[in-house]
Amino acid sequence: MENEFSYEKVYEIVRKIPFGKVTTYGLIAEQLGTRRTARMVGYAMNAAHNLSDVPAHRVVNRNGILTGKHHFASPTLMQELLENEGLVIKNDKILNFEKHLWKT
DNA sequence: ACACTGACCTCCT
DNA sequence: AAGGAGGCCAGTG
Repeated sequence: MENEFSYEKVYEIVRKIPFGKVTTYGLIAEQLGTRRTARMVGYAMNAAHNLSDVPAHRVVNRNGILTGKHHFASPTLMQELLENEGLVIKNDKILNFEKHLWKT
C-alpha cells in the first residue's frame, strides 16, 4: 500500500463521493493509508475550496457534525447543500449519518 | 528562512 | 468517564 498522502488523492476521493452521500476526514485519511493525516485532509479541503469539483460540504467530522460550515461562503450554506441532497441536518449534525456515510 | 497554525483523530493519564 | 497531548503536511506571517 502506498502510504502516500497527497492533496490530489484527497480531492479525488472527495470527488468520488456520490450524490446524497457523505464521508469523514478520518475515513479519507484511512483510505489513503494514513489515518493520522486526518488533520491534513481538513487543510486540503481548505485548498480544495478553490476547486468547484470538490464537494467539501459532503465531508464532515467523525461525529457527522458540520465542523467546517463556518469556512463556507455562508455558515448555513453547507447545511443547505446537504439538505438539498436529501440529508436531514439537526443542530449542525447529520441525522442517520451512518446511513448516508459513504463507505468503500 | 523560522515558527505557528489549521475544516481532525486517537491514545494516554 | 473526562481531559490533555501527540501526530502528520503544507501554507502563511
